[in-house]
Order: sequence, then structure tokens, then C-alpha cells
Amino acid sequence: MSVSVVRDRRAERFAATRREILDAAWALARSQGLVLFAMRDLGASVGMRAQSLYAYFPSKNAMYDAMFADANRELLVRFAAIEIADPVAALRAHGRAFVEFCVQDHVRYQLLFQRTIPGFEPSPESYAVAVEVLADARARVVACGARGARAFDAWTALTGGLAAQQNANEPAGRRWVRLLDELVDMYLAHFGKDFVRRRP
Amino acid sequence: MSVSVVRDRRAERFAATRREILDAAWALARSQGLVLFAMRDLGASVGMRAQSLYAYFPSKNAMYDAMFADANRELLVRFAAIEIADPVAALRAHGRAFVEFCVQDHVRYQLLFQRTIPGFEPSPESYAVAVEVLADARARVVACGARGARAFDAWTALTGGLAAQQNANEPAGRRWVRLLDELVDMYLAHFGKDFVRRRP
DNA sequence: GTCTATATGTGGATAGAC
DNA sequence: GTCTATCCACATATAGAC
Repeated sequence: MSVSVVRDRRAERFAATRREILDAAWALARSQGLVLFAMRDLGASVGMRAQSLYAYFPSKNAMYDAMFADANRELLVRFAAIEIADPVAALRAHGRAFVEFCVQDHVRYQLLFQRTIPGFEPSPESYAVAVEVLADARARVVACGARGARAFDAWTALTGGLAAQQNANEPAGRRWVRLLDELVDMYLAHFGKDFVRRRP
Repeated sequence: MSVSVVRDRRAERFAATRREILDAAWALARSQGLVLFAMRDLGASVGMRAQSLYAYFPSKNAMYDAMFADANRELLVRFAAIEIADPVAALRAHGRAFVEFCVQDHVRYQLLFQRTIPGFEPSPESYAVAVEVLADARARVVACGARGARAFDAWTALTGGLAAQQNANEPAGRRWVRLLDELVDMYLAHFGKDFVRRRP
């Protein structure tokens, strides 16, 4: 019994240090860039030598992977916090939550939705979280009567397009973010359940 | 007179070698990655040592800059090739040309529309070509009666979103590209000159 | 213009002592 | 778990031979 207690304490310490390293990595990535931040600097920011970090993460890519899962989990939490009965209002809130999430942290956006890091592929476990994120969005879209793969792909193109343009052309601005409500109207007018084709 | 002829021949040779290096850089970037490709390998692929490349480009970033201008000029050429009288049909063709351009070459897309390369900023001369590209798109949109900054930003979000989703989630696929025509309909129904607001 | 040679500084990563 | 020592790959730069 006492043996397992000792093991738990060690595991807790290990997990806590890992968490601390991850937080420092996010901060460093924000200031130095996702690809450019150096393991030497990361080590220094948590009071270690760079080589010691490899006791917690086998490679820099493994750190990216943990950050990837991290950010996707945060997005899931935000989606889960939306408790709105009306499907259209809920979809609107969902879209806003997504775009805000993307725009709040450019580095996080790059890691999750762009292929910025050469050679990085999320592990199956981390990717599973990203799949949950997608499933969440799909449910919101379907609840508004927009069914089918095309309707959902159009939704991700719309919200993803706003985030992409905002981040690429005016980071930390609101120019594209502001368009969300109007584009949701446009989207639902076309793909929503009371959609009426306008062209002959 | 004869002196200037000699100079011209040298300049031509120089420009041709530069062109050859650029083409090799594109090829190498496609196989090794935009950031990862090594100057040593680039030199090898044109029969030089890496150091000799610096006679043609003062730095790797200068190469990126030349590639940036290169790709934007290619996009301008494709836009200029669209000679369609009907504004809506022309906009449709324009959007298709843009999305196809983005999807055909992921590396080119990264260089032009994502902030993939740490520290790279296009020079004013290269950026000017990108501004022309935008002006071209704006004219097509306005010709369809979609006026104002919001309408144009919505257009870039729409087409950019399709390209972004396609490249990020299914490179070399057609899943989002296929949606273009339908989304153009949706866009024009909302932003076009015969736009009728649907919501009360 | 291209080469060899050489040097500095930056990175990620590993081996082995403690 | 953290350290020292070490390695390899890369960008950048200079000097001088041909």
C-alpha cells in the first residue's frame, strides 16, 4: 500500500512539471513563434537545461502533440459551455465561440488548423479530441436543419474562412470577426430547413 | 556599343540562372517543405555548392520574396485570362481560378496566404503584386453589385475558407472545392445587387 | 562566377555520469 | 531527474584560389 502511495506522489510531481513545461511552451511560442521557440529557452524558463526536458517529452514534436490535444480540449470546454435552447441562437453562439477561439491566439490557431510545423502530425489520441470538436459543430449545424455533408463542409469553410482571413491579414483585429452574424444569416437562408432555392 | 552587348549577355545569363534556381527551389520546397528545404540540397539540385547561391540571392528570405512575387504574378495571369462578359459568370470563374490556384500547390498557398515562414515579410515591391491581386478580385465582386468593404471581405472569407479547409483537411482532394458554385449562389443571393433581406 | 576552406551561431537530440 | 559533454544539421559569412 505505502509503495503505491509513493508512486502516486511521483506521478503527480511528474504530471505537474509536465503541465508547467507545457504552459511555458505556450507562452514562449506566443512570443518567439511556434516553430522558432528553442528548447534551450524553454528549459531556461522552467529552470532546467534543455536536455532535461526530454525526460518529460521525448521530442519537440511530442510537445506539439500535447499542446494540440490541450487546445482542442479547451475548445470542447467552450462549446460545452453553450447552453441555449434555440438551435439557431445556439449555432450563432457556437460559431462565435469558434472564431473568437481562433482569433484570440494566433499560435494556437496555427497549431490546430494550419500545417505550420514541418513533419508534425497529431497522434491518434490527440486527433480523437479534434474529431470530437468536429462532431460537436456538426450537431449544432444539423439542429438547424442544415443536413448533409455539403452543408456541414460549407459551415466549416465559412467559419474557418473568417478566422483564416482575420489571422492572416489583420491579426488581433475584428474586421472579419464582425461579419459572423451576417454570414450565419446568409448560411441559414441557404442551408437551413426553410431554405428556398432562388435561382431557376 | 560592344561593351553594352557583353553586359547584356551577362545579365541574361545571370537572370536565367536565377530563374533556374527559383524553379529548383519550388520543386524542393514541394518535396521537403517550404521551411525545411536546405540550401545545400538546393545548390546540389542546380549543380552548385550552397555558398554559390548567395551570388544570386543575398539570403534565403530573399528567395522567398522572389517566390512570393513569382506566385502572385502567376495568379494575376490567370485572372487576366478570364474574358467573360457576364459579371456573375466572370465572378464564378474568378473564384474558381483562385481556389484551384490555392489547391494545386500547397506550398505556394502557404507562402502566399499563411504566415508559415518565421520572420518572412514580403518586400514592398513583391507586396505590390499581391495588392494588385486583391484589386482584381474586388473589381469582379463590385461588378456583380456587391458593394462595400463588408461584401468584399465576405467574399475573401468565402473563397479563402474553401481553400483553407481543402488544404488543411484533404490536400489534393476536391471536397470543399466542389462547393464553390453553390456558395457563390449563396453569396450573390445575399450580397448581390438583387439582394432581398429575408429576416424580419 | 564558382570553388575550397574556414568560422560562428543557432537549433534538436543522445549518451552516460551522478 | 538533472546534469555535462558531445554530435549533427543548418544558415550565414569571409577570404582567397582559379
